[in-house]
Amino acid sequence: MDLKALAAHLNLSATTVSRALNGYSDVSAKTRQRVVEAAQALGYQPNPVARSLAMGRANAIGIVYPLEADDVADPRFLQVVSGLTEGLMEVNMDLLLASATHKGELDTYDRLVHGRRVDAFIVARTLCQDERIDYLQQAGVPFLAYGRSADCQAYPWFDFDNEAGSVLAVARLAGLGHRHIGYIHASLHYNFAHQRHAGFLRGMAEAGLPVASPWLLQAGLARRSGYQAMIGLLDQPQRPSAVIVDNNLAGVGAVRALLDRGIVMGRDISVIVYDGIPPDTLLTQHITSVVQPTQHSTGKHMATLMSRLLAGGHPLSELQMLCQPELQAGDSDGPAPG
Amino acid sequence: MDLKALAAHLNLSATTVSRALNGYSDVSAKTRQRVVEAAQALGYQPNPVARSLAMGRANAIGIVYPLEADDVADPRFLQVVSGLTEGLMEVNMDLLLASATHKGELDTYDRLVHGRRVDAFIVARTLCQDERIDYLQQAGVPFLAYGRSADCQAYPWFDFDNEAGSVLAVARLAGLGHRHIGYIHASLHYNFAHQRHAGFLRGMAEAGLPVASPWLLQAGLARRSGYQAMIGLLDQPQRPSAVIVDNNLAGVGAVRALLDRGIVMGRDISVIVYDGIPPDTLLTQHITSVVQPTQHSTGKHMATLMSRLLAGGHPLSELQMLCQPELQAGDSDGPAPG
DNA sequence: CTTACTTACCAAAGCGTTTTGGGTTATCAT
DNA sequence: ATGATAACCCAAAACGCTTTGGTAAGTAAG
Repeated sequence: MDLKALAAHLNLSATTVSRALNGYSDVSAKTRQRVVEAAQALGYQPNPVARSLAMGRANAIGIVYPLEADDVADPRFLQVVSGLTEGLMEVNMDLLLASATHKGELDTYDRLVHGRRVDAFIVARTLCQDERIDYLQQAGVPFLAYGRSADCQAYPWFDFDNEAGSVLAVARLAGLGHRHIGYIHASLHYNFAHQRHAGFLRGMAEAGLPVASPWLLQAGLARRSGYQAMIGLLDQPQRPSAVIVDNNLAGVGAVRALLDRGIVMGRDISVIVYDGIPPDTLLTQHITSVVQPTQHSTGKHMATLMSRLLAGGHPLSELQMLCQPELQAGDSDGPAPG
Repeated sequence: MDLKALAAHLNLSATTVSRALNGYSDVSAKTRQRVVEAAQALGYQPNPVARSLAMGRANAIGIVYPLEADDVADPRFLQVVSGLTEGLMEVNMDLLLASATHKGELDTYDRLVHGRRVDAFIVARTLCQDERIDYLQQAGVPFLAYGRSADCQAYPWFDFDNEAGSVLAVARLAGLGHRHIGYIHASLHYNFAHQRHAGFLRGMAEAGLPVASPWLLQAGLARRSGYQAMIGLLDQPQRPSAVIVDNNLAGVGAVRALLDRGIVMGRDISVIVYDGIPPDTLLTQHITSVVQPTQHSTGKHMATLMSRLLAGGHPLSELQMLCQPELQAGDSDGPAPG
């Protein structure tokens, strides 16, 4: 059932049927209704391929999945994707998933956008210095970054106010009387880590607390790595009375380390973890966490930004969105000792 | 740079250029070479949308991501996807990811296939009785199932020989002298669980061992659930000397339960887990596991099956593939006591 | 020197939409 | 009546490719 057939059935031209369906004003109300009803009844569905060809738009956006081994099954990535598909569905767009090694990622952008297979890209897991963003900007390929890069921010992005989140966390601990606060963070090449780190420093400064560099530890985005970092912290001659972990993968490990050492969170040490501890990790305590909007709303927001971007004519300010995190109290923190 | 422009540049017709590029035989070798070189030099890339419209093929396949909350960030799903994108890339196809609630899944199939947005589907996480498969079969939509359903298997699928895997595991334990073997499994609605369960029963029968129903426990596809199942097993008056867990999510929980109870694997109890224990779970022992081909090769195989399916003309037998699992020895099992 | 076949190429007709640039009929003030 | 305005509708071109059904030139066989 194509447009022509539907038009024939209605004794109308294809033009009119098309315009009726697409909400043009030069078709009478009653004709439009006839068309819509017939389309419904006959189960007409426009062919999106033909549509794309005629309109020069693919109505799809791309996202590339990194093939590097250590990233396999990264739940963060899947969360973005899941939220996105849902949000995009509402604006009638599809998500094309490509995979590429880090090396081949730029080629993939080129192939898909040049080939008009997608209209724009999502760039996930943004780095401080992100060559992908540099490339896409310079190549004039439309994209939306999930997370800003450090330097140039004159492009559309969706991000969380990571710095504010860390400030919240520090303020909470400072309010509980903690003066010795440790910080476990991911590689500062990731911009989210960089921002959270900056927020930590600012929060400490605002609270008038000293930052002890032995208590600033870098961990990877992995449980084991968070475990080791926490062990490293505990084995120091002087221990902080509170610790903030800047991502929940390392957070799970860090918490597990405390359990293994028999250190009780909320009593012996205070812990705040970004994004909370995922369910199904067999850790039972309620961890005080910096939480961000759900992936659901995240996906919707990004879809909105995307349609604005593709529609064109929006000022940059309407193509950027910063979400505020909140502090969710648990029982993993408590008053400072003494 | 479109086909016409390229043709003009070469003083050839668009037809000839197209046919040269697509490997038709009615173009001379030297012309073909000229065309290919010019295309390369001028950076010509065919527009896949136009291509799709002309050929009636989308050169993309779809997979739907379930939106149900408990499935969020399911690593198994991401693994399939990751392998698939890689495999599909080599046959020049793209992966369209849609999301749908369980309720809306069939509609999504309909929308995408009817709209010629994709040529076929991947159906993942197959159930014994799978209405999606019933629907797609009856609707005449091409698809490839990742895992067979129980009853009708007259469609293309890719699957592991789950039954054989369990038989291997049982044989291993029986060989070590175990006579009392417990089994923790996922819901038998999942066909992989059903098959593995059947394999367990068969293996036990072949080894002449009795199956004790209190030692057959169902757990969900979740760590916590595996934890509880193992606790349930340990709290029984009579304990098995060995346990098989049919999926690694529950497996992580089960192993954790043993650790918490101070029961040493390989000495106090023998454990075999399907698919092994993922890295980064903070569990250090090498678990003896039933392992399956990597996601990498899995993705390639599925991509191969897909192109055969879409090419048409292949007998069903060439559209189905069964992969044999292997037993990977670790130190979580040992001789039966006594 | 035909006849028949092969080789190398091409014009034109799709594929199913949207968009452009008119038309035709009614409506209305003059 | 008459020209202008608005309200509806449509034929044809365009999107960039593939495929069909040729044609013309060269070659082989009779």
